[in-house]
Amino acid sequence: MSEIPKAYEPQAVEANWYQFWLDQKCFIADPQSPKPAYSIVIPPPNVTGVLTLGHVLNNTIQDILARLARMKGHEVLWLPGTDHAGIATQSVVERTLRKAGTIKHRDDLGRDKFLEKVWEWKEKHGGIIIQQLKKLGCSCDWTRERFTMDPEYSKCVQRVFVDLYKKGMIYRGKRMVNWDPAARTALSDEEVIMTEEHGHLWHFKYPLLDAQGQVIPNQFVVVATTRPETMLGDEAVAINPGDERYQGLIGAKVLLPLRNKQIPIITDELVDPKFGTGCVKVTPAHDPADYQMAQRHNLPFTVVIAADGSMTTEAGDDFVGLDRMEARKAVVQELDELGLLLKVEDYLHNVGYSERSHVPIEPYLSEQWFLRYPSVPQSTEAVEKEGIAFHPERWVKTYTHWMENLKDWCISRQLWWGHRIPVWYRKETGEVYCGLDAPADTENWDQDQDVLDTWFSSWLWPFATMGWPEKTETLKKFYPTTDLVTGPDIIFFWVARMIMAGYEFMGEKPFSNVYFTGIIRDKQGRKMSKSLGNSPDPLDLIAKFGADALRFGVMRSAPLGQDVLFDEQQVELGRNFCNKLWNACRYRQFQGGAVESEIDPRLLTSDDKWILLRLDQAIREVTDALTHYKFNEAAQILYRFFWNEYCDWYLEATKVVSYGDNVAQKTNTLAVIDFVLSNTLRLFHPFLPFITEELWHGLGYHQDLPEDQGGKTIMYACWPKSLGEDFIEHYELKEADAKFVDERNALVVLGRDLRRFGNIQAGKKVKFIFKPAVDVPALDLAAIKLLLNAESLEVNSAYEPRKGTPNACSPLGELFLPLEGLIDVEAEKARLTKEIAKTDAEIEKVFQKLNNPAFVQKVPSSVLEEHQKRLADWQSKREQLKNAIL
RNA sequence: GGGCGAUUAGCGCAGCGGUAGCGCAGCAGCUUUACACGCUGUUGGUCGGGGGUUCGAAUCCCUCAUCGCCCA
Repeated sequence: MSEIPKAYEPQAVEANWYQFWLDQKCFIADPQSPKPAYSIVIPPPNVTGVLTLGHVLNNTIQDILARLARMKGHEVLWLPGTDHAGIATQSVVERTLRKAGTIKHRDDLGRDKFLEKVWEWKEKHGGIIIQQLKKLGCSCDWTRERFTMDPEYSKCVQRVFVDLYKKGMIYRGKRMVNWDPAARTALSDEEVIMTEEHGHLWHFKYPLLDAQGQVIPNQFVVVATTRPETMLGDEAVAINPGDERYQGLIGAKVLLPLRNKQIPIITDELVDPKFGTGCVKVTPAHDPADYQMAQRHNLPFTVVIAADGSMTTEAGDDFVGLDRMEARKAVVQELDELGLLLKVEDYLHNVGYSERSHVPIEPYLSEQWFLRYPSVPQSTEAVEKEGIAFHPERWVKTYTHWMENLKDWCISRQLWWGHRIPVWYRKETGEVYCGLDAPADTENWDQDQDVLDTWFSSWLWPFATMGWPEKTETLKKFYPTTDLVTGPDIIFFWVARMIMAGYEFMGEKPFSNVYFTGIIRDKQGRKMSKSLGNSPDPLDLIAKFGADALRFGVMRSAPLGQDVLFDEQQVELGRNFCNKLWNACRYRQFQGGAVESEIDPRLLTSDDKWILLRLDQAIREVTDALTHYKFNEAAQILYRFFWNEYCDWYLEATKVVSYGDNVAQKTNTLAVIDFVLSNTLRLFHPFLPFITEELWHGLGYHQDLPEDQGGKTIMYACWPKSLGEDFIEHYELKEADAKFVDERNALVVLGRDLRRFGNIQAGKKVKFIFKPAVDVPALDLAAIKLLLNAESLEVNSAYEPRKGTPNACSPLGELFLPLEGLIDVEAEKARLTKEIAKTDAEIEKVFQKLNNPAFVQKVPSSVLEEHQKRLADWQSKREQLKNAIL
């Protein structure tokens, strides 16, 4: 910091220090270390993803926790990595190849060639997000970076599949699953987003048949549906057995229009008599409820919608090949033309959409693999009984509710990019083999075509990244991990499943605490999204304001468990704060002198004692806030302490000494400044890693420290401790001193106010007269004068002001601004009148309370005394104001 | 339909039983020798509505309303 720029320029500073930390291997976790372990595994972002503000929030929190733990003397492992994001990555690559004209469909390339292309894509675009995390300052142990498709990791996934298969927890079956017709794969229940939609309810007339199967003229059964296109696959009409209205219809048959097929009328408890007419059409192959009914009634499963969402030949010549949405229109039109469309109603209902492709989900009958969740009771209990703590706690309910209503997890995906299911079928016999290795006579077997859900690999993340199933040193040292930081939107997808996997395969929970972040929204409260264009690029923000500024801005406005309304102004505020810190330290540099010399208790000014006590308070409050994951609170305490207390008051007050000629006093004040700044930088380090490192070295605070305790980097400096009784006793820090400075400063504010009412320009120096009520030390009088920017401060206990001299009252005494002839008498009078009215109102409020016998009787004595004192204070203030008025 | 959360100054939030606060914005004035990414001062609120408990309620209880999220 030889030539200190006036404004902080983060770009070069950040790049340099990050490289320094990497070179010095500061982020590397040593399993052999005797220090207590602290560990976090990163929620792996998609390998081809780019950094979003959500990542900034999430990873800044993790970095704060990791850096704090290091400073507190822990051996820290923050384990980074990415996941392969099956559907997302595969569809991006396929789309790109299609756009480039290379292929029309991935089938044109075939599985192996296509996968080569995906790997190429991964090598080219993968890892961008890792570089971005480095820009943000993340202190991950990059030597341990993992990817869910790494060979060792893949082995873990297969091992787990085989194990669960052998335990009978995994099975294959033909079921109705959530089908994504765009991606052409099954999805789990969690990947379906229910969206409320304004749709229609179509009422169709199905002609009633007599015993001979002949149409009875003008007799119909009316069914209502939101999905007309499925009627082509109807196999029955169902009514509730208790429905009085339709008892006569039981056992009869209707003619299915358009298909001219006879279908029975059945009864089933599942039918809601209040829905539509109470008669519902039953489409066994395209509706989950109808599927159940069909099984009970042995109905055929006629598939009319194919895997790609188009109509099959079963749908009939008029419809085959049409998209399901086109078919809907066509069916309605044809039924209308036949006079079988009774009416159309507006209808509000929930439609399931694919989380990935954003197309409506199709219930689809297919062969899939399912998992019965393992270690469920243990996992449920762990969270309820605080083996694992959630922050904020309210998510426990959501978790428990889900755990108590588990349905088997559909884990197979009809994709190519992912972990292929380790199951082979013998060509001749169909015999099933499940194992880690392919059967010896591979040529006689076909491997299952499907891959596993990406979450089926990431649920192993906390231990598969640490070398499981070997009992590695890393696992011994760092498992279970300490904290997990993630969004509540993946509580089921990931958090719950990791807990189950932890207990099932490690016999132990995967983490002790889960911190759920909020969701980043724009300042109008909308979610960040690409289509809205309201999602700023964090890299742009870093380039403009610096990574520290971005971190601080985001953290300052991210309360525990609440959504974060993002506004670029917050980052600007962070930038301004860094600049303030920079300049306050720059000011210290100007003072020169020895760095961090001994503080002499005898030379401490009231301001010194005041700032030391405030520092002590800040240390305690920040430490406490961070312990409870209240990051925004910690950021705000730091902001207040440094800006409003250190800079606004302390640093200004020290100028009395700094510009004075008492050398010993000057040296002592510098020692206090150094003490406060070195503590402050350390308190800020987890939030602002770069600038604090720069200033730590720039001010020379690293000089006398051991290498591993701040000598090399502030990263390993000790986290500030509360000053402690010995310190406070040694330096005679008394609350009374602090209170005295508070009152003195309050008097200064009143004095500045007088200047304003006297219409005195901010730069102009004027004379003040002070009539003390208590002893005020000379240094404090000098401070008052300086802080008031006064020409002089005359101390006069016998001062008799002329009526109308502007004055300010405080417990320390009265301050006068004698401005004969200069003041606006009327304005001053108005001001005093307003002041008196204010005191009157306050007096009245307290008076009322004290006049209430019940109050005086029942209130604790401390409260009563406080009220009485308050009354006296207001009354004396009122008296002084009365005296001043003309 | 069930659950969770929010509702306090123009905006974002803190306070969670004893004098309603912070930041930003707004307004007024300042090239005061660390900082205009700054300094000084300052205007804004019957704490969503209604009941109750209490000497005392933004704070505890009940109820209603609005908004948001999750699960059916």
